[in-house]
Amino acid sequence: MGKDFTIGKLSSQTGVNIETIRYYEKEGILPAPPRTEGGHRLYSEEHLRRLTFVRRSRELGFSLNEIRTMLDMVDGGNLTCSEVKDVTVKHLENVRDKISDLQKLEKTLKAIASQCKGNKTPDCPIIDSLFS
Amino acid sequence: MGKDFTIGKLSSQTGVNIETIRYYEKEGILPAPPRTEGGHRLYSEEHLRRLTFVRRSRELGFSLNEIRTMLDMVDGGNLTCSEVKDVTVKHLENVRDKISDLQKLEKTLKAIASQCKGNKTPDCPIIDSLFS
DNA sequence: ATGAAACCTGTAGTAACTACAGATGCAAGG
DNA sequence: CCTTGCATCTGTAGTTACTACAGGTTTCAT
Repeated sequence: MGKDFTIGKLSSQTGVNIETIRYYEKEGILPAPPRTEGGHRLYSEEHLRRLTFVRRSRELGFSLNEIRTMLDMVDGGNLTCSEVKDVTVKHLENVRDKISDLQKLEKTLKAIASQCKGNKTPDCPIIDSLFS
Repeated sequence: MGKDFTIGKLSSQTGVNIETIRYYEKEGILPAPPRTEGGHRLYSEEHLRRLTFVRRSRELGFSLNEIRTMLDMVDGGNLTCSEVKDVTVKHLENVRDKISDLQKLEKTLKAIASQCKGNKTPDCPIIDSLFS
C-alpha cells in the first residue's frame, strides 16, 4: 500500500479533468473513494483502470448511459460477451447513420456554396435558396 | 390583411414545434409578432419565410449563432454574398472534419467488434481492450 | 510556522431545445 | 348566452456531458 493517489494525479494519469472525475462520482460511474482525514479523495489502481475504461469509451463516442450499462455488466459479474457486443454493434450502427447523414449534408452544402460567385452584391443565391 | 395566423398554424406550416418557436422569439431569432387582445401571437407571411429559413439552416447543421450571423447580414442590408459564402464554407469544413472523425471511429469499432465471438463466457475482448 | 498549491462543496452556465404546470383565450354547438 | 374543450399563455425545470467559478479548507515543502 501507499500507492494511493490524489485526484490531481488521477486526472493527469488519465487525461480526464478534475471536475469531470467528481462529476463521474456524482453520477455513479466512478465509485466514491476513501478520503483522508481532511476530506481529500484517495484513489487506487482500480479507480485508474475504471476511469481509463470510461475515457476510452467516451473517445469511441459511447454515451455515459451506454458506458453505465457496460460497467453494470462488468460489476454484476453477469457479463456475457454477446451482450457487450450488442451495445457495441448498436453503437456502430449509430455512427454509420451519422456518417451518411453528414455526407448528404456535405453534398448539399457543396452544391449551395458552388452557386455563389463570392462577389459583393447583396444578391446571394445561398440566402435565396434558404428562404424559399 | 386577414391572412395572419396563430402559432399553431405557423408550427404546422413549418414543421417547427410551438415551444421552439417561442424559444426562437426569446433568443431574438424570430421577431416578436403582434398579439390579439387576449395575448395570442399573430404571425404573417414574413414570419413564415424567416422561420423557414431558420429551419432549413438548422437541417443543414448551422448553429443558431451562425444563423443569427446570417440573419443579421440580411436584416442590416449589409449583406454581401462573399460573407455568406464564408460562413457556409467554414461550416462545410466542420462537416468534413466530423465525417473523417466518425470514419476513424467506425474503423476502430469495427475492429473491436470483430474480435468478439459473441459467446456467453465472461471473457470479453471488447471489455479487455477498453480497460487496458 | 507559514504560504502556496491542491483540494473541497455547491451552484450556475453551456446548446438547443422539450416538457411540464397552472392559468387563460377562443370558437363552435346547444 | 353559455358551456365545453382545444389552443395558447408564462415561467420553470429537465435533457447531455461537462466546464467554470466562488469561497473556503487541507496539505506539504520550506
